[in-house]
This record gives sequence, structure tokens and C-alpha cells, in this order.
Amino acid sequence: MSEPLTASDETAKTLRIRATSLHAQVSERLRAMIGSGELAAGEKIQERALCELLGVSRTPLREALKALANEGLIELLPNRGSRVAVFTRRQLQEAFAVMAALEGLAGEEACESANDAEIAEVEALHQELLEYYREGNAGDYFAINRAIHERIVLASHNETLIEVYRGLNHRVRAMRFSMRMDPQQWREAIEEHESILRHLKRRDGHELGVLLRYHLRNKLRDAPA
Amino acid sequence: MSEPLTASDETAKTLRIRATSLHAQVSERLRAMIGSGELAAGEKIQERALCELLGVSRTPLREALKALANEGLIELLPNRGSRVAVFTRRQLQEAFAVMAALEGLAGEEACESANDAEIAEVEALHQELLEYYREGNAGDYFAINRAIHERIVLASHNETLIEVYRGLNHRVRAMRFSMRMDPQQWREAIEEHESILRHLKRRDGHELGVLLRYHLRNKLRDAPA
DNA sequence: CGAGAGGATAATGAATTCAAAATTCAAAAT
DNA sequence: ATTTTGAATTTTGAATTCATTATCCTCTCG
Repeated sequence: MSEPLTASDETAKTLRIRATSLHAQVSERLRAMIGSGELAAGEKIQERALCELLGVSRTPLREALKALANEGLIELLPNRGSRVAVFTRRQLQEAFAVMAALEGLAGEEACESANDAEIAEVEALHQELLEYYREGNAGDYFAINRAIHERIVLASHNETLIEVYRGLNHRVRAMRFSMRMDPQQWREAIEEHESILRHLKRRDGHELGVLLRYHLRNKLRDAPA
Repeated sequence: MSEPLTASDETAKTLRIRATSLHAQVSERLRAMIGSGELAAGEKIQERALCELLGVSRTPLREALKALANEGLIELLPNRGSRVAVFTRRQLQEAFAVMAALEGLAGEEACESANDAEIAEVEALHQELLEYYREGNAGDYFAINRAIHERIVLASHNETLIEVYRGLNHRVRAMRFSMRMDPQQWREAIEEHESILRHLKRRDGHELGVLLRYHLRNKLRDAPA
């Protein structure tokens, strides 16, 4: 893993149209590295080493760092470089609360704007969710759970909402928390998801909004941090 | 206006500790210029000219541009530089909807977290609002209106929420819309504000949340854009 | 007279350079 | 032995340089 972003082969370089600017590629890459934990929270950014790893000069890397700092994923220390942002338990709870509020709006708007295919997709994911619940497969359950929430946000067709939600999602991923639930909570979560799907299919925006705004409450235990 | 960011006087330079990095100062400055309309929507960013105006080299300017692009205030055109973002009427409506959702959460949390001084401050602003309403002074009315909403968000003591809200606020300012209301709507807005204040003082988070989530609906006419 | 080719000019994107600041490390002093 | 000092080294922040791409302008040809 971690190959240079630019093709090392000269021919490939000249033949391939450069899709995006380097700083955008580096930003994307760093977000992924932070989200996956390859760059750990609090870790100092070694500019020169990262440049070498990514195969770019410091200029695009620093541009990317500034952009990510604006997103909250990187902290800039005056005259002392930058490090991966450290999130507190409180910040995680805050992000959850904001995301729940956004999902509430997304639910309302999705009921008005979603097309049938999008709703069908959520339903399909819901079936998968139930499958993993029955199997007791928590890892895949959480992945699907997240996918469902994302699909509902996408179905709002509100680009601004989608973008803001995405930013928070990046942060939450960076936090690498463990969302452990006991069987009772898990059962309740499943019931809530049943309601969510039902209201979405009925396009009952108001009720779906209420559900989503409170669905995330108390789901969080805490992060290892 | 528009003096270089760095002191031109050598003595001042050496004596004063440099507070923040150039890119941060430039970002701040550009946000203000976009918010005030000094840089108009859609306007091409002339890097060299701006550098000269701000008294910095292209490096910090470009870092700032990347950061603002991430915020949505600047558009990056591949190999063609950048321009001030152009917002559509739809994006403005989207931003309003998201802000209303965030204010709803802010209201709920403010009722739990605000201290009495913060509530008193909102009440004082509310009195000012009424004053401007009676005077028919729309300009100051909107300024105070915005201040009230901001104070409620701040009173949530949810840093993540505050930050996300602030980002949207920058965009909305950049849009320079006109929020014209007829007398009937204005009267209704005042009544809503009365309710908002009443619920805040009673710390009735649920009701305040509902109010704020729907307060902004239909407030928007449109932008000159 | 207008459309298009082609070359000059300017702007962009990224690498490199350079000064200032922080960090490291070894020697000296308590 | 531990802390302190101060020079060497590294890292950072920002300016400058350089290759590439886009834009403009003129000239030719229809």
C-alpha cells in the first residue's frame, strides 16, 4: 500500500490526462489515511516523509493540510507543523447530535424528493441489516447501518445537506469509536430501523424526521481515546 | 481600505509577535471580502493582483484559496485558476433548510446548556428587534435577527454545531440575498420570535426546537442572482 | 469581412529555495 | 547526577523559480 500518487512510469505520465490537481489527490488520500487509522489521532505530520511517501513536493501537501485543517481533521500548530486532530468524547457526542439533526431534515426531504429506486435501495439495505442482525455479525451490521443513513441523506437531494453531512462523517470515522450495544439496545435499534423504513416507504416525512432525530441518541458508548 | 496584511514598518514587524500564519490571515480576509461583496460572486481570482493587494506571495494565497474552496466559498477550475463561488437560488434554500435544522438542535441544547446571562442577552436583543420592528427599520431588524439566531446557536455550547453553523452562515452571507417580507409576514415573524424567547426562558427545549426548525421556512424570497 | 492557425504572452500548478523558528545534542556548571 | 546553555541540525513558513497550460493577438486564407 501507499504508492506514489503519480505514475512513476514516464510514458504513463505523458499519456494519461491528469484527472485532478495534486492537492486534491493528496487531500483525498490523507482523509482516507486518517479515516482508516493509517495516520493515528494526534500523530505528528512529518511533511518530508509524507511527501516522499506520496511522491509529491511539500507545496501540494501543505495545501491539502490547510484544507483538512479547515475540515477539522488536521490541527495546525503555529510554527510547529501539524498533527492529526485529536477528538474528545465530547466532540464525538456533539458530532452525533449534529448528524442526527441533519438526518432528521434528510428524512423529511427524502420523503418529498426520493425516487422509488432510492427507497428500494434503502429497503434492500434494510434486509441486509436484518440478516446481519440475525447472524449477530456486528461489524457488517454497523457498515450497513451507516450505509442506510447515508442513503437517506443522499435521497434528500439536498446537495448542501449532503456535503455538510459528509464532512461530519469524515470526522466520526477519524474518531474510530466503538459503538457497542447490548442485546436489548440492538433489538431496539432494529425496531427503530423498521419504523424508519416504514415511514420512508409511506413518505411520511414528519414522522421520519422525528425518528431520525432521536434514533442516534444514546447509541454511543465511547471511543478508546 | 485593503492595506497589506504585514506591517510595512520594520520596527513593528520585529517587535510584534506574529499572531497567526499568513494563510490564516488571508483566508479571513478573503471570507470578509466575499461576505461584503468586495469580491463578487463569479468573479475570477486574479492571483497576482490579489497577492499585491494583500502584500503576500502566491503561496499563502493559494493555500487560503484551497481552504475556502473546501468551505464552498471558492470554486477551483482545473488549470484555469479559481473564482468566487456562484450560488444558485436552490443552494440558498438548501442552506436555509440545513441552518433551520441546526438551529432546532441548538434550541434544544441551549435550553439545557445556556447560562442565565446568555438567555438575558438573547432577551436584550429581542427587545432591540421589537424596537426596529416598530420603527420599520428593516436593515437593522435583519442584523439583530441574525444575531439572535447566532446567540442561540452559541448558547448550545456545542462547538461542533457552532462550527458547522458558522460555515453555512459564511455561505449565506456570500449569497447576498434579499429577505423581503410583506407586513403580514413580518408580523408573523415577530410573533414567532416572541414564542422563541418565551420557550427559551422556560427552557422548554422540545418546543423551542420545533419552533426554530420551522421558523426559517418560507422566510426566503430570493436573491438578486 | 470573418474564421481559423499559429505564435507571443500571461497565468497556473507544483517544485525548489531561503530565512526564521524550533528541536536536538553535547558540553559546562551547579 | 541533573540541569542549563548554546551551537548544530532539522523543520517550518513563505517567496521564488520553473515547466505547463491557457489566453490573447495578429496574420493568413477563404
